[in-house]
Amino acid sequence: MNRLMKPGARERETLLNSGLLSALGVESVAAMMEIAAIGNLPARQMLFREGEPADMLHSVLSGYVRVYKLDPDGREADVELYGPGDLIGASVVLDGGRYGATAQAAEPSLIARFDLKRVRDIAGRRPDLAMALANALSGQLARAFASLADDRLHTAPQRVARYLLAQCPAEDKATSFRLPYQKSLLAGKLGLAPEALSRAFSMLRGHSVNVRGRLVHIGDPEALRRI
Amino acid sequence: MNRLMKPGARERETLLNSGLLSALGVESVAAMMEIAAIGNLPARQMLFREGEPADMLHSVLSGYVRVYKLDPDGREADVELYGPGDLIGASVVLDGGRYGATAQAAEPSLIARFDLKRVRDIAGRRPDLAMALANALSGQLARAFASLADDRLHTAPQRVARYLLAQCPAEDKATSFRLPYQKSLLAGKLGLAPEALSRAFSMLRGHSVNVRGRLVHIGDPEALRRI
DNA sequence: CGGGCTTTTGAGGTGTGTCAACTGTAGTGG
DNA sequence: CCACTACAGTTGACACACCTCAAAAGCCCG
Repeated sequence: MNRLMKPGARERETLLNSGLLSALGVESVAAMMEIAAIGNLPARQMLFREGEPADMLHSVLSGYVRVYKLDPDGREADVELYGPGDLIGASVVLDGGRYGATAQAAEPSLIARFDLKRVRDIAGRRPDLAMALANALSGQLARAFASLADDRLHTAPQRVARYLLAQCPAEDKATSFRLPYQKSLLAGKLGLAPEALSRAFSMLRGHSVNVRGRLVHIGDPEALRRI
Repeated sequence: MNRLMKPGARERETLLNSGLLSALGVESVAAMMEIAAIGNLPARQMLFREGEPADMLHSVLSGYVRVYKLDPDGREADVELYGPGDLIGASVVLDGGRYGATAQAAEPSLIARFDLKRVRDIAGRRPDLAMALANALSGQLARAFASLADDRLHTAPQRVARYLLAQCPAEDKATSFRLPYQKSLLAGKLGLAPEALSRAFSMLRGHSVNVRGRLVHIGDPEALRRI
């Protein structure tokens, strides 16, 4: 990782609002800030690889990190996509094991790293940190379960529709928004080949969805829900 | 749940060896034992349903519990299968939320339940419990990731082969063993329709695998690995 | 021996991955 | 500013893996 450094004022601010640190007491926050290292990742850089000994905990400050698993013959399957504020769940290995997947910056990103041994140490003394970890993991497990079920129950257009609805405000009225990352990333997140995502979008065109570049317009959320 | 009761000697013993309690200090074990309730579930009984307020933590003492998600039109997708010693991850909701899936006993089972509020309370004071929870969740997240990737990368015969290999002792020699549950359960766990599992087994018959009822014989593990 | 359940086998439909070619877009350098 | 390149996205053709439905066969337990 390029230019490892202590967190500055800007980074401390972002860290404070991240999922992991936002629920901690002041002493725990201070202890974690103490051991935090900030790094700037260029796009496509690896954070860690499947099988390596796990010695670091990672949290995304800005950008996106893609976590995927590899096939013997080199094919990749995305398993989770982390954005600003997210703790990278695959890097939480609390009993000194190995990373179970590979993490790669999907775009230029700012990452906070914590030495795992020291995190374990602090968490062993401060229950609020241990609970924050458990909370983060519990949420991620729920998301992983949702992905699994979604994969097995819904077709590509349905998964895309559900994703779009999740980005909409709750009310049932027309909305526009920008996709937060490129479509190939979204395809991977939804467990689709990029071509399948493209076809899903063009099928949804008949159901009040309009896509141009990263701009999405949804005319009738209720119609989407019925796909 | 039928016949809720305090844990007896036999149940305490089993609980002590369970994933959650085995790593705790004596005081935490005592505190958890204090609030444990044991219940006997007949096959097909629900432990909790998707969307219900989450107020209990569950751990399997014997038998198997299937956790699945439901489609609007009633189709089910299995998301995890828990056996003896397992903490039911979907029941770990630490911020007073709702269950994200449904849990059902796959066969007559013995279950330990803990009041979630009290668990949170204890974990807030005792870091070893909070860490044990985080550890359990981290392991389950890794398994969920593995399932996701497996679904997306491998065909049905490959997934079955990998499952069988995981049941084998590490050495590369012929082995026999019994499937721990019925095939329809295994199919669900692997994300397959029962018919697909059956077909996968008959395809593997040509690769040194022999199945009769729940008895599996594997002639050449190395050959399986090459599927 | 009969009922119910689980598993197997068969036939047909379809969703999605793969490969390939084409289009669009963005960024680079003359 | 315009060509040029590189990459992202689209579209089409095809294969095949898996789901669905249906029916037969096997198994367990009364």
